[in-house]
Amino acid sequence: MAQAAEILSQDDAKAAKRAVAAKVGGKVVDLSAEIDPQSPVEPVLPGTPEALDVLRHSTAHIMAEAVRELFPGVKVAIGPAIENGFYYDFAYERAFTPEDLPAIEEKMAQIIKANLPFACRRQKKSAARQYFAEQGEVFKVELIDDLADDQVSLYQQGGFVDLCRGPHLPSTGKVGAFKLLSVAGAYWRGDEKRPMLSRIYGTAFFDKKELKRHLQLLEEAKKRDHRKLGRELELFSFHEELGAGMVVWHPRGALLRYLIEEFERREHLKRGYHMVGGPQILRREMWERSGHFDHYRENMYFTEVDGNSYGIKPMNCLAHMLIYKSKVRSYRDLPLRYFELGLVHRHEKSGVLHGLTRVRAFTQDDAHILCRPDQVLDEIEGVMQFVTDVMDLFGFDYSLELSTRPEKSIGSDQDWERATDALLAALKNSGREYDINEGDGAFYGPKIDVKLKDALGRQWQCATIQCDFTLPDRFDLNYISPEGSQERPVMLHRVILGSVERFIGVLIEHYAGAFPVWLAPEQVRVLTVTERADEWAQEVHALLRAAGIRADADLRNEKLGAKIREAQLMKVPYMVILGDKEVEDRLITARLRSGENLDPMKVEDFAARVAAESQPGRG
RNA sequence: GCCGGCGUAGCUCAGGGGUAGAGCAGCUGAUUCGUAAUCAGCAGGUCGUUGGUUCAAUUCCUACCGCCGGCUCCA
Repeated sequence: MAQAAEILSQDDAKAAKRAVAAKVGGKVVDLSAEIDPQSPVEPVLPGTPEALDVLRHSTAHIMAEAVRELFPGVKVAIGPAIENGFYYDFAYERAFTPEDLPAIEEKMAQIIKANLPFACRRQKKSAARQYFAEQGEVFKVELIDDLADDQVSLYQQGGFVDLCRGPHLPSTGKVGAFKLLSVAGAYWRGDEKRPMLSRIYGTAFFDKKELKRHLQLLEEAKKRDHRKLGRELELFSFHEELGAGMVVWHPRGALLRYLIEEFERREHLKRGYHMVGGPQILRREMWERSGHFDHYRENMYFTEVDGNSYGIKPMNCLAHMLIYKSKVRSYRDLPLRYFELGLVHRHEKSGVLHGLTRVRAFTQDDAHILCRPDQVLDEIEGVMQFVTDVMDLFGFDYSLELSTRPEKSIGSDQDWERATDALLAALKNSGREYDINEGDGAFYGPKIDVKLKDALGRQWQCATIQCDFTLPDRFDLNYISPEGSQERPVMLHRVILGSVERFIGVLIEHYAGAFPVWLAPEQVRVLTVTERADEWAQEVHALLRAAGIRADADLRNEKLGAKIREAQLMKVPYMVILGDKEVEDRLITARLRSGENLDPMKVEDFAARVAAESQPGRG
């Protein structure tokens, strides 16, 4: 056996010196790890994702040591590296606050400066358990009890010993730059029945420049925040007196919605969907029959009318089922695709509400596809193609996830298996990568989720395709087979954008508020240099409007620079500038949002250009 | 729902046990001006809501409402 570092330095002394860890058979290990001298070893060098993970995880240990020194009696839980940094969870007599962070950072800087080695030792489980029990580290004891191996590894730097799988940096001095970012409450093991711990988030890099760039990125993301842009661009608002999680759409935002919804209606009709609609409240008995009353009641609003209890719909499926049931269906009629832009209400927990992306009333671009079992795969693939077409048009990257049967569910094992297999086959045929979330499906069936990223890197679910063999059963849906027998159709629930509200939130951040011409609520603003151009401006304005272009005019007695600034701040794609020259030649001068000016042209030519760019995906 | 932070004018924010201030926006007037802010004047607030402590609360405390960062959950 030999140390990984020694083997590395035989191969390439220079690289070995820079290495922060080693990779043996695809597994990242400590440089000090004892390995078989015959096995191929690669250095893990700064600049790679693996190195960053090791660095950040090690920084979490350093933070834990600092916190232990500063706050005697604190208990440590877990401290992993995460996508953009790390965190560590603590239990203390009080929660940590942002004011605690500078002192912790200072102590961490001392530990880093001391360049303490991270030492690993393997120990019997029982000995480690006793050690942590004596320290009162109840969380570590619980972790040890859950480990299968008889041996556990402990890491020590300075006076801090932590139960940890590793690997770590060779020493604390390798941490080039770090910053503690925020504090938050987090349940032990994510379980709300277990103690609330105090979590500290931070990030770390190998050098200061990278840290600075990352912090700048966070600043940039804040500027794109749809909640801020939504107010500045006068798209929507929220009101304490109206209720949390309820969106109020202002003219510009409502217009944006209209454009997206019109786009959706056209795209659905193109693909053989029928538009349908149902009421906002349905009698409670319907929800009992569907299973929502048993499984989804805590998220529903109820109201009482004339002694009857009604549930405000949290989903649109029930009316669609009644449409299906309204007459006898033949196998020849299937698939039937019912589409509705349905407003649903869900009572989400107060703490999860978030701008447009998490609200209590939202509009789903919802459809229910009723088909024969032999059509399921084709239908799923058709929906996935629909998703791809739409996401490409908006320029979104997305990830796919398959969610399987949860503990609390209805339906037979066989149905679940069949549905899960169909989704899996569609995923495989798509050729895209996907993750599997065991037990994360809906109570009535498995599903494929499509997730988009917002400006801050948070992922939001948009499209989802869910198999459901339970509702057709509960509502006794049938079709007549070629043999004349009654058969059960399969139902797919699916959304493409998910919620129009959420999608708009993500869209605002994606475009940083500068919508392409086809989505811009105000496509053109006509600006006058002096009032001598007013008459021509009104004429141009009317011509553009008549051509179907969303144009406004700014004839105020302001300097041109001020008018341009305001149009620019509202991110209007085209400004039409009219002064004495344009009045005389009966032309217009267009200025783009980028600052570029087009040569003077005829109004008709300009209108044709904007109209062409008003096609979805064109501008 | 839970933990922590926050709530002062339309917006961004200052202030602080003796009942409030700035910039921008708004209004009025002057200015007629060519590519990101013309100048001047005026007006604007039950200091989130509700109890309590106090001679006195916007300021301190309680509860509620809402927002922000997370946990958890989901479109």
